[in-house]
Amino acid sequence: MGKQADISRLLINLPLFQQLRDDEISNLAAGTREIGLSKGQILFQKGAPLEGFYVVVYGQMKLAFSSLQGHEKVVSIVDPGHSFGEAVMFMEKPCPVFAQALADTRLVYIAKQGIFAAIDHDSAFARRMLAGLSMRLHSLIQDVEGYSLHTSTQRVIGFLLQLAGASTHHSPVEFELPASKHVIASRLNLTPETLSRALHSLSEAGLIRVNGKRISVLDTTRLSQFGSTPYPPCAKEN
Amino acid sequence: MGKQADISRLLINLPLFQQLRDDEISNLAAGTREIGLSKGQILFQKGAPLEGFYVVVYGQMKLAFSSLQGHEKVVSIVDPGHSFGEAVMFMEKPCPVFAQALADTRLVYIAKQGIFAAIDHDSAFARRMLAGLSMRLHSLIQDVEGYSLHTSTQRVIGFLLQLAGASTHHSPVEFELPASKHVIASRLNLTPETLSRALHSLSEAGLIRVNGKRISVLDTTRLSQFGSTPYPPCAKEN
DNA sequence: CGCCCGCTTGATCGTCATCAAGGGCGGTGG
DNA sequence: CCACCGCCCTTGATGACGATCAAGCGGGCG
Repeated sequence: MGKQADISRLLINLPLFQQLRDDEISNLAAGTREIGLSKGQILFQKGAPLEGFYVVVYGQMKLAFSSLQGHEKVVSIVDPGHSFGEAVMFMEKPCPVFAQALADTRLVYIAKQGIFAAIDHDSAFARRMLAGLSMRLHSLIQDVEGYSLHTSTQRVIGFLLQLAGASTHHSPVEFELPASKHVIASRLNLTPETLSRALHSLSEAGLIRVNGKRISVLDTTRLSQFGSTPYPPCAKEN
Repeated sequence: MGKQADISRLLINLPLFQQLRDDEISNLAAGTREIGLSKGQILFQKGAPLEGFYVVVYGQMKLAFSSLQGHEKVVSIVDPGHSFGEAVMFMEKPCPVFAQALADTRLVYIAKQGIFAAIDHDSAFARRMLAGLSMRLHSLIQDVEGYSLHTSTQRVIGFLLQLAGASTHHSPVEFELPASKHVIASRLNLTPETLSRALHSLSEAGLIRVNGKRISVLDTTRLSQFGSTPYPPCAKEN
């Protein structure tokens, strides 16, 4: 049906599926369905088993877990064109996080059977899948590195540089924060208050300029070195 | 030659290679070499590109990164029968961590060409590879969860329970710490001092007994609840 | 025997979370 | 058009947890 044709067109444009043959694509599309979520809606809870994975068409998803005390920690923000849930699909275990829409969002769900078939037919696809998971692992390790041996401000800097790097790199680089500060703070494992203070101090140091969620990075190189001095940074004293 | 035959025997016993045909195994073995490391020796530095991955035959490896200030953080401890470096092999990126032997260690290095061939011939192998990476991802996410929303003592408890769970589960469970306290502390993202104090307080609470690196967990259930909230979370809906 | 190393114990300090107000902005309704 | 309210963000004050600094201890080994 027409809906499936739409989905096929979507899938074709994903890097992951780039080199699949048409029949493999339609095979895949056969095991898919579209899902609409309104802002705040929960797709699945922590502990759910996944029989497939999801691609974001438009909108924005967050993956997070919450502590017994009700606090929650955002692990990942998933933007259009990206996917989530593959790893859980491949191991037969409950999902370690829950998924919630940060905005009205449209997803495509892809059942694992189609993926497994594609793996069987096309080893290059399997390799792309492996490379994709490896990239996830890599960025997760970078997160761990950040939590372990960077201060809060350094994590904020790293985050800003990452965003800045994504856009064209002539100074000053300007961009918009990809989510509310509350969500970003959680993603960086700090409180909104601390994020606010960090942005403020970077701002005062003349390294960035903040206007709502619009950020201008004035000096990327100096920003990347902030706080890495052998001597304690002579922060402005009270 | 005989050496390769030895390696073949080793590889056959790895879960990952369990169902490969003999010729695939020998194919694999052709792209391998053995590596001996003495305690403290570094296998590769952070930033190195990997053209294959490693399996620990005996001894013990640690994967870690170090901050500019010289502090280091252990990401993973790899025991005999386990492997590391696959993820880096699949993406073409520099390795985010360095690898060092914690004891005199023997490794088998497996070149990626053999792995890629196995993926091409045997899609079940590809799936096992995917499942393996997924498991890594899963445990890394659990680490992140630990760092984010558990206190130091809770992380220690989690670690102990994991070790206890690995052995037979009649109380009291007794086992030996898998590495020096210094290394374990780093693995848990805390200082040796803090680890020492945490073990001490658990000991005083009558939950465990410590004698050097021998640990007895006296009451697993009570241990697992230590420090959790007196009040259940008042989950707020929608 | 004495030294070194891994671990423990104690005292202090810094960073960041927490608690508590206050401001800005958009939406809604008068 | 303005008043009001809610939400998000900011700003300030305080406190707790864990890192750091500094000894002390025991045990293995040259």
